[in-house]
Amino acid sequence: MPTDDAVRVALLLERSESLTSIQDAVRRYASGFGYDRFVLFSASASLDELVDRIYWVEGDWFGDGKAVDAKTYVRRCPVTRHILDIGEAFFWTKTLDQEGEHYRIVRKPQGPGIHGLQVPIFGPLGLEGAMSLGGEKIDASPAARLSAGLMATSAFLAARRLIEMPDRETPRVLSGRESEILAWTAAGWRQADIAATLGLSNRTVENHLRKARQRLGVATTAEAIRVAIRNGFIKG
Amino acid sequence: MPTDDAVRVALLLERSESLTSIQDAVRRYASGFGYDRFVLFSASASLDELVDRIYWVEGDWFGDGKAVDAKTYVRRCPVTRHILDIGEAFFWTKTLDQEGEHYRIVRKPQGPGIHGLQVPIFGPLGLEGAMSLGGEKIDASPAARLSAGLMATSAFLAARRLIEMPDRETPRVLSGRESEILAWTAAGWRQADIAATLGLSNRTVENHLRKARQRLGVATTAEAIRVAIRNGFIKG
DNA sequence: CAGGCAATGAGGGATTTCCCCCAATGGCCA
DNA sequence: TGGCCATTGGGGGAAATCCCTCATTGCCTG
Repeated sequence: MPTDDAVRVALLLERSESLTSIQDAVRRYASGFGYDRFVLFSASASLDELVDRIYWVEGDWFGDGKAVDAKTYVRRCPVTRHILDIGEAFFWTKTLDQEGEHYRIVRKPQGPGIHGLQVPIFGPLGLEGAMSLGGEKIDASPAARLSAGLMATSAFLAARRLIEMPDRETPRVLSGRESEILAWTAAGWRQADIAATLGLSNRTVENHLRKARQRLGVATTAEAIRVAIRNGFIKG
Repeated sequence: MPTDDAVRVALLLERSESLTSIQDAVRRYASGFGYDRFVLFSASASLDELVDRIYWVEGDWFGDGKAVDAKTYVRRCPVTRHILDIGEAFFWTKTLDQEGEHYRIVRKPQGPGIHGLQVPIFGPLGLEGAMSLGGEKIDASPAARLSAGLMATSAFLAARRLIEMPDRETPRVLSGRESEILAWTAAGWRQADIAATLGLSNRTVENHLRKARQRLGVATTAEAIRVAIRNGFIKG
């Protein structure tokens, strides 16, 4: 049963040192569930476009036998839009009739058409990326969903680790503590909570926040967050 | 090998219809990795009424035998503070010396002391909850980390589904005024200034901001800014 | 070795935001 | 036409943030 291997494949992916080996592992494992189309991308919904950077597109996604480039995929696949609503991996089905293609979110995809699994990957600040798997005859069991979901998550994290490697060091306008505390604030934590969690006094947290505002040249913490996100001092 | 059962246990948890059965499944499965202390809590720091809620605490985490509420737990367990940095499940170790307790994030916990695995669960809005597993002799292999992580994630989602049944979908859209005022706030304006500029009363501005926080499911305006930027409701 | 700067924390007070209610208007829709 | 919702506004009080100053420690650097 392929689900038995889920953890092993995830481990393998975690240790991968090249995108090629990630792809090989995913292809081999996912084919056991009937998938032969893949998309892997990072998403930071802050921009007008949901999709930030595409790591991998493969397969006959639109039934025209043509290779799909990243832009086309994003534009033509309405399923992508739902990853923010749903919050967990979900199955979808694409059917064809006189009027054209219809995408639907379903619990158990079956019958003719292309079916798929959409796996969003979330992090401390929300959506970070997603993997789409597609095929014509897929294993639509809950176990398959969980297993493929685990695999997809590991594949995404591994790919991102490899591709986003060139660790662009952010210009250090803010000191370490300042940006750290600003990040917690942006995550919705109050000063007192941050202080308690980091083992500091309320005063210190407050002082760091004020210093951060001064350095960023803004009046309010709310604005500091926007500016810090925009300049990459904290993740948005 | 217990990792083989990870997907099966996750499925079992997913289908659980009572907290008791979740707990039983977790106890049984996690004991195979050496865990005998558990904490399961939502840390959404948001979402209106269901803020920061402990679903399950078991085992003597702090050695004082007292009941712990969610905030206290999060504060007293220094491990929690790494959730934002790390973004994935991680091992930790607590050791004792003359000066007191020391928590450390480690790749491979071993030796004397209490060891544990911290599994954060993320969603579209960021951190939604976490599960902590602790024990004195635990399986610290990467496979165990992945397996227990999958189990913990499923346990959290199942518990939340059961405990927070009632309508937990918030329409994640802002009204015109709400996003307008949020945008001014993100630009560094104070409520009073916005009110004056837009020709409104302070109350109205305040009410719109509160409504916006509610709708975005966040606790603070600072977080609302981040989430709104991320979701494209206001420009970054 | 002095000076700068990060990190920590305090006192005390001024502002601001946040939270619980409540109510009136006007638009839209079934 | 009755219900839903956006928009507007209020009262009162609690909580949090913000602002000014000052001080200590420790690290690095010219």
